[in-house]
Amino acid sequence: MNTTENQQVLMDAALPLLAQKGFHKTKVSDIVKEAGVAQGTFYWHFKNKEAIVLHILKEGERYLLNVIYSGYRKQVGTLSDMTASSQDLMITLFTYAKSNKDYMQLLLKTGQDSDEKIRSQIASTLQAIEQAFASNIARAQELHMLPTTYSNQTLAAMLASLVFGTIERWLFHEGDAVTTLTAEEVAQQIVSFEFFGLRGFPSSHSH
Amino acid sequence: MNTTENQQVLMDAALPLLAQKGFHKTKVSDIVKEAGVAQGTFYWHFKNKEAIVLHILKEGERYLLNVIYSGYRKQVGTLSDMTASSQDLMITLFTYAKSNKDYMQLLLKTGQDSDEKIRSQIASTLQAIEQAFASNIARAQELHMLPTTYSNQTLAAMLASLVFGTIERWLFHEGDAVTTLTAEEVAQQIVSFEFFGLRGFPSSHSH
Amino acid sequence: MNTTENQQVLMDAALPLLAQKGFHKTKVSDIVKEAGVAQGTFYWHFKNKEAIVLHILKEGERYLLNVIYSGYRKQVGTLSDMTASSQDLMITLFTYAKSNKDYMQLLLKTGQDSDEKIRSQIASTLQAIEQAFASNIARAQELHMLPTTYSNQTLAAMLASLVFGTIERWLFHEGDAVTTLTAEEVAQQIVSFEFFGLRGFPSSHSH
Amino acid sequence: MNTTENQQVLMDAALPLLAQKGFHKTKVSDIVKEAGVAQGTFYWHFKNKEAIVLHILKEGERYLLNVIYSGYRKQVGTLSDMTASSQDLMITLFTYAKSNKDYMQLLLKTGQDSDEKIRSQIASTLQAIEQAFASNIARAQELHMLPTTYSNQTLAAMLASLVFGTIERWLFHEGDAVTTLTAEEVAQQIVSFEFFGLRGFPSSHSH
DNA sequence: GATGAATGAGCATTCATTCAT
DNA sequence: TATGAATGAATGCTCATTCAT
Repeated sequence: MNTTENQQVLMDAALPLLAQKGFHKTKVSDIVKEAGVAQGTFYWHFKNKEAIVLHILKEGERYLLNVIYSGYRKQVGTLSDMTASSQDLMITLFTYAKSNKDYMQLLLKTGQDSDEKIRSQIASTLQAIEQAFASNIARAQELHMLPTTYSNQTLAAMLASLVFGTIERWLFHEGDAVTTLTAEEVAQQIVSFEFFGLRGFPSSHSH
Repeated sequence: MNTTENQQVLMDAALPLLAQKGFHKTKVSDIVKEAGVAQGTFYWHFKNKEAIVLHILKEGERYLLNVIYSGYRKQVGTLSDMTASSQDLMITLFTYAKSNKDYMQLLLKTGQDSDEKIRSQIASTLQAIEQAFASNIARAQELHMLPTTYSNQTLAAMLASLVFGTIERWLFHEGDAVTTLTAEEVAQQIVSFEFFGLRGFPSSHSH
Repeated sequence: MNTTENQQVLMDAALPLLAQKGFHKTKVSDIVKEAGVAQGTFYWHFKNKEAIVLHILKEGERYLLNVIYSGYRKQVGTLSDMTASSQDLMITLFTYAKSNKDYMQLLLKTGQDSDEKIRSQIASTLQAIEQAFASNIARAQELHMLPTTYSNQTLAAMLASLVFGTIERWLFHEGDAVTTLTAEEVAQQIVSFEFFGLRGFPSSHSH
Repeated sequence: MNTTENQQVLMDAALPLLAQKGFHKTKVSDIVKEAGVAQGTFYWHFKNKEAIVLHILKEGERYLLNVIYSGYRKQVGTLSDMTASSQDLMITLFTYAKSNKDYMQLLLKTGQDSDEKIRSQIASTLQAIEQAFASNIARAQELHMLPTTYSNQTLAAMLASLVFGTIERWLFHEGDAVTTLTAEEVAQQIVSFEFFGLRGFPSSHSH
């Protein structure tokens, strides 16, 4: 077995454990047992327990940001374009989230208990996404497709809250209504809320 | 000092520590040092470390749910009534959140690392609020003030995401744009998003 | 068992182990096993392994310096007074050393392997003794009982070398000729060397 | 690179590390890093960590004993011859010590923490020197140049204490008065003490 | 009710040594 | 000869919990 292999084997073993049990409750001995290597091997590849988490988070960030950035390419001219573009992004994002549940759990459900560096890395990933949202909103505001009543930063904060919170509920709140929806369905409902709030798409409701 | 006093002293000492450091990194010895009592005293008042957290969370839940429930009393007849009512609630909620930062941090930033019972208690508090949102949306749907395209549960999930996520950013994400807003301002922006999405209040934007 | 008791029990158990095996090879588990207490008890009384050694060394220093200082009280007027006074001191010192073999071993045979703080504490104890020698020599020089050809500091360094080295050989070099001598005998020979070098007391040798 | 080269490279890398940090605190990984070879290479050349130290010590012993033995060649007829001869030896010895500080540090400051075999090898080197002293003293006693009041073994022990202790202070006790002296100066003062004790050369002091 | 000394299971990390290539 | 990844026993230290006083 060469270096790269075991490093990856360890990361693959660690991710589900970290996602489900959290940082402190995941023991290095659990990880190596799951990975099928000796305890010392862990420390050949990673400086300490914190390091493997950071490694996993940074790798995950690369993929995730790629998903986000590639989702925002389209030119938008009308409100309809915008919602369509947003919906594409959301479908991609939710699809990615579903097939990377463990990473998303690490990202969204790591609390104060973890080390500063880990919290900081997570915050930075989430910030990057929120910033992508903010840029997109800013562009739409420049094109006069969205009002400038509220700053794009504030709107992005709310949008990020909406998106991350919904992903969390969709993927992890067993028993909730949302958990039964497909990625396409959540995406559609998110976009409806994103642009029209609780009242939804104008066409879908007369008042 | 009598029982009740020290029990409260311990809880008062524990809350900020738990909020800032999380469950595992808060040692019982930290709590008693801060409270100024002996280690043994802790175990006279609480079965174990988990117990004090549950106690704090349950006490906090009583106050918080009271805030939520009392905010939803008004009868609403028009969209305008609804947004006004919602805005009242949000102001109350954000005001409460701001003056109970530690408790909110415990509620919103406790991750997978904590014990099952603690996560469960937190989930249940958040569920109760989400359920209040759901009931309110259902009432509005019955009165035909909101479309029924999407289930009230799903809408409530999204609303809860929006509200909790925004509180988190507002209170804890130092450096973010939102953190500079007053409770009233966040409330207003939340309600705008709640009912009209990114596009905001109809009057504020013509397209 | 009260605090003081166990703290002392641990120190009493640790000293012989540390003296014979050295710092690294003495395991905390060895100490507590010998002391008959739990591993945690050790850490209640001492911050870490280094701490107990420092504690032992400081306690030992108190006694040892007391022996040295109380040995230097006499007024000396003649060379004969001086050698008699020195011999008294040496007898006391060697007697103390013999009945505190473990402490002396810690003091004289702790090498580079120990922590900086420990080496520093040991150096400081030995320095104190060497300084006492230096003061005494200085006084004798002022009284013109010893030449000032060489600085009292240098002479003290050589005297300290002679004394500590001889103690080491006397107590720990099994098989050596010196080990068979009594405290009085070593003291006498040391003093002879101290004042007359290899040639010994003038009366004992004509050339 | 051939065997011999790397073996020497490893020893050259190890000596300063062992001297300064001691046996336990010098890691094999430190040595190979310093030597610029792989960890496995170390174990091709040396059975284990102990082995390299023994190798270094034995090599050092060869040189050192050579210095000592070659210093004792002169025929001595008078006291003046003896002190001159001794001074030659001391100058050689102190000069050697100064240019082999690391080896001397290993020899003089290795404590109980090291392995038995290492301590034993060191003891044997020091013994050899002490024995050389003893032989020399014995010869002088036979020639009636030194009294036989005390056994040559005991006198050698004291002389060895004086010499080794002074070397230690001269080379390693930074801040001490002795450290500022040249090899010639220490040698002179040592010889003065060796033959006349604290009172020094007869010519230098009248009383 | 309160104290604080004592307990001991638990865990991260280190490092000498091995061995397949 | 040389490499460096892999091994796993060893150990210092933490901290929730207990309990005699």
